[in-house]
Amino acid sequence: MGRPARFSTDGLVAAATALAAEGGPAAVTMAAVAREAGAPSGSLYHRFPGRSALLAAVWLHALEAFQAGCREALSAGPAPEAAVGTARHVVSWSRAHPDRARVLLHRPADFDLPHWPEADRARWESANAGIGALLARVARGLREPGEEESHALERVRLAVVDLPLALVRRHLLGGRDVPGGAEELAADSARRLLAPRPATG
Amino acid sequence: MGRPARFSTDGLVAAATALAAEGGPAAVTMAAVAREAGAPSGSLYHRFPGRSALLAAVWLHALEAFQAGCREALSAGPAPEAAVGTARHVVSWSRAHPDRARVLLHRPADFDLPHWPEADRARWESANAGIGALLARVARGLREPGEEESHALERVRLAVVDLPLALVRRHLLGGRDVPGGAEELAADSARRLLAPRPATG
DNA sequence: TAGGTTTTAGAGGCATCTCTCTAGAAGGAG
DNA sequence: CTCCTTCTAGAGAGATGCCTCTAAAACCTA
Repeated sequence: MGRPARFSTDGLVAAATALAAEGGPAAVTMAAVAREAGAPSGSLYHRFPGRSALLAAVWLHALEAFQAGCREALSAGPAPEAAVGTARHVVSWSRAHPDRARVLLHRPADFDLPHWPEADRARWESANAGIGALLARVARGLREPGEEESHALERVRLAVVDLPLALVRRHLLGGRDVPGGAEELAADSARRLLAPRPATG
Repeated sequence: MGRPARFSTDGLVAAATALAAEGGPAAVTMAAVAREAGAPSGSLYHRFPGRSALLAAVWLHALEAFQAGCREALSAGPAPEAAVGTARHVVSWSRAHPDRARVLLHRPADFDLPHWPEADRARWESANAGIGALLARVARGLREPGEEESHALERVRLAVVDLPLALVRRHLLGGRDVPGGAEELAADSARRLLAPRPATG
């Protein structure tokens, strides 16, 4: 089976993730990752065809871990509970995995998405489609009478994804941890944002 | 008074802002700014001691324009109206000045804050202190009975700054404009998040 | 042991970026 | 006109980064 590997793909991705969490995508240079992992650059290029593929691996590794819990929370129970639970999950996952959360606070374009290998772009799109479908289900369950479906989706996305991430962003990108009460603040905010509007007139 | 300038400071900052809006701080290389402005690199270094100073100018130019309207909105009327008005202002300013808004969606650290000239760092800190004081006033006006002051401040900051920016972020960083109903969605969200909790028990 | 495969190891080419430095152009003051 | 100041103009040094390429190490099979 050939010479045994000293540097696994996962180990290299972990080293790259740590660098990205601390210094953003710009800190993920091939030389820096090699130094961080104690590996020669040749080993890096043996695993990844180029820097873009490494950045894609970092991003997708973080995204798929994040979305696994989201899918579970979004599917649990009726729409209102699913929404609130997801908002809480976003915060608690970010607290449990601050490095990967810091990665996801950047744009995929910052991780060189336009130059990702075709297979990685496909993984990215299918992951997003999966979450999108689940979000749409919750949005249909929370739609107000006469509200357009796309508007309900935007409201739900704001309450369930964007707001919790905003709550977490200030702390994580400042180098600190997420404070204790953040889950409850996110859950309470989602409840308030999605509460049915009292009948007008 | 010597040879007249062909390339003004403002023009160079504008060129750098356009590059930063499109490609993030990494796209703001001295060579790229010179190319964008049609100027030789010497003219750039004549105006700015180095890249960090140019990035500081870009950031502060955007921040001070943004905060001017915020100060006005935060000072207008009693706390609840000031809060909702500020949330609305954040969105409408971002729509009116998408390039500068895109700059502010990054961290100052991404614009090399640790190496800014001393004077620029002072400008940054005083700007933030001014906004912080106004936010604190609004937070005191919205504090619930028994709530800690720092908690109220975090809630207000979330409703009035972080949430509107999150609403805008997805669109601006995706290269699109901010959609029409966003102001009202931000204002309504702020109202919901800051509404007094009905007496418990 | 011999041959084949996988992986480490790192030197070096080529590009790009920041910043310095020199030369001179373009204006005002005397 | 002459001197002085301000600014343009761009060549080039030095650093860093991406990636290629060669050589050999380490393991398996036969």
